[in-house]
Amino acid sequence: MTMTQDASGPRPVATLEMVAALAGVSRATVSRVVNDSPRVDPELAQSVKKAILALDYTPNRAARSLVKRRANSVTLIVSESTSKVFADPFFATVVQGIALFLTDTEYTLNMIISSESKPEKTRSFLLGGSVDGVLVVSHHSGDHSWTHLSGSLPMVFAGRPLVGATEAYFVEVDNEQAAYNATRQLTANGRTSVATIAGPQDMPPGIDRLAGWRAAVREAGLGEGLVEIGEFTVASGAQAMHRLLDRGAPIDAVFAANDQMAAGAYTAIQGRGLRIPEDIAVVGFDDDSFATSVSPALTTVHHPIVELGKKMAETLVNLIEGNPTDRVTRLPTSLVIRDSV
Amino acid sequence: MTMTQDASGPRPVATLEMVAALAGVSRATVSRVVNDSPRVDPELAQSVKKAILALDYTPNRAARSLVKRRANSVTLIVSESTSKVFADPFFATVVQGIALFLTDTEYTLNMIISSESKPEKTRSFLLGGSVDGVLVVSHHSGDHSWTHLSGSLPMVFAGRPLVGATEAYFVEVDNEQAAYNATRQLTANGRTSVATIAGPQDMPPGIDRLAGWRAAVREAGLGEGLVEIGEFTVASGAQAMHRLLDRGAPIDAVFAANDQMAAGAYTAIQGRGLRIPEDIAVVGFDDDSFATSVSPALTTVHHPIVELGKKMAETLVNLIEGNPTDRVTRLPTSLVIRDSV
DNA sequence: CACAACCCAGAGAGCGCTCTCTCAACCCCT
DNA sequence: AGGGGTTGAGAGAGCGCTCTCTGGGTTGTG
Repeated sequence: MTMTQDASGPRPVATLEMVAALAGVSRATVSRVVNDSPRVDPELAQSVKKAILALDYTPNRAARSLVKRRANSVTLIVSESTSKVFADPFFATVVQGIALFLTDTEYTLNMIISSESKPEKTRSFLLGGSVDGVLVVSHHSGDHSWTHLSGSLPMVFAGRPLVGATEAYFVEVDNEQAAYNATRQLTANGRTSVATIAGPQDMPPGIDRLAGWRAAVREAGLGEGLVEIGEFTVASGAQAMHRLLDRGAPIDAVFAANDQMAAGAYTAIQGRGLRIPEDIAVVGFDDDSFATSVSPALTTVHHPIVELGKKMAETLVNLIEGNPTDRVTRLPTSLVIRDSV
Repeated sequence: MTMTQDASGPRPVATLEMVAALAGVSRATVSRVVNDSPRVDPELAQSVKKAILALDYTPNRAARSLVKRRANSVTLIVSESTSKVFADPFFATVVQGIALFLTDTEYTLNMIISSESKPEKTRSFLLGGSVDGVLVVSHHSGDHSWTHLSGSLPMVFAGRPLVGATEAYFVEVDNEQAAYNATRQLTANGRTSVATIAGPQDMPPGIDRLAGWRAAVREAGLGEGLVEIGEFTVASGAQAMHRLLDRGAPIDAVFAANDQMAAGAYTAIQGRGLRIPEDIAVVGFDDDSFATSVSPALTTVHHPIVELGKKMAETLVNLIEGNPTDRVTRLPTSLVIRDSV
């Protein structure tokens, strides 16, 4: 194998024209075959296909999108700050779902990191015509600074955007229902002092999960006062748990709005010599990978993240192609029962 | 804000022609301004720029790449099996580095998941002319089934490819040196029975890290027999550690070829009532996020993964543009000393 | 002052493809 | 047997851009 990587390396590439010549037909006919139009003689089509194979022909994307005014590409926007937590399993998994779905379509997935410092650059890239639609993923953050573009370009968000939630297309996990189910598990087991470590109340997941907990404790006839707000981090979870315990009121269960905070709660609880689940049952949210490695293994809400990515991509493609599609999709979750409850 | 997301929504987009008309010059001149050619009257250029701003003009990518025979796009190939471990922080971080670098260039990042079942599809996509260069990321796996394409398309690999390592362009972490340094830390601290849990010997990182350990123990005049092979997983790390311990020979330190296996070693060691680092010192490799959350905090090798991604992208762009560039880049690592040693 | 040299702007030919329009061939019906 | 209808294939006009080539104006030189 020789390396001919210099840009001058001749890469012979077949064109429609060449195929047409070889097959002895017009360009139009080849084009019809390539886009498998029904209006073409099967026999002719055969010989065209042979020519295509012989020349190893692949349609030129640029030429095609030039005339079709469609790039067949979808762009994933990652904000610079999100990119710092690029390793966030949630994010990575969503992307996987998106890519998986798009692989079976004509669409190509682009990814850009939008620097918050020069949003203009991103904007002009998006509106430049080389992008058919936009996907925005931002986990807990309220980064939906792109919502305003959804008037000019098909856009789908992962999670309910903080602003524009009444018009934007998005797919989210049913946080409230999931939190309700999780808490339900606690009350149904006979726990009577069920606290929660909620997430920030300026983020939809934080809001919805707290609402779910509320619904469940109310339904069980319990008090709704045992709430402390954390920031979705381990440290904040530990602090919140300490605050809860410091109140002096009895607590026999806690629902943490994510696993990180649940992990923090673990250290706080066990640090005070209390046992999980005997003294306090704990339920988390996210089914992070470490949920099984903590001790006792954490009961938590599992969400279908790959599914979420797929659904986002599917919604976007529908939007682009003008097919009817639901504006909001809410994905069901499941509760994974382990040993902490 | 009204939603006009149906495909029929008129998206008025300025063309070169329109700019030319507004500025009262020819298309050629506008083109020159856009591509900031020096041969244009500054005054004229000014008025063209004003027109560009006024019309919010962005060059049409497709048209440009059609004539330039350059797509200005770079494709990241993720093999289907890799995508399962998409959440692999290594992978995610490399991608982040790549994206970060490309953001400041003219290039766009595409991502495809190549299904192993139909490699033809991927091949034709790559060779279809809409891709200027290819980036292949596969962590521990030997997935370099694309090496053969590097004759026809600029390609850069993350990590040394198993085959074609003498001609392929790649950037890797200096695994051997890093392993040497890590082990050195152990011997320098007076440990005299330094074992290793090596990675699979059919993967470059597995091979190189073992070689680094060898070099260090040899240099210290210690035996080279305390080797067990794992599979870079927690479970295999635990098993390997047990095998090591079962030998009956004294062991006062172990270098695990990655943090996952180090974590496995932790459970094995502590499960036998031995203390870390008093009885056995442990050094890992990767500086995974959980390295700080295990107890005691793990001393491990940190690699500059974002850097690796950036370097890959940089190398690829150089390759595409015909600039001179090193075929192989080896990135230095650092040892993060924590409490396990 | 004539002529060469130079510089900048415009004209125009495509890049590879799609798609409308046109036309030829053929079928069916009366 | 002739007209209308139908169907399949070709011709040709672009999509928006770049780039070579040409030409007019300006400057420099003998």
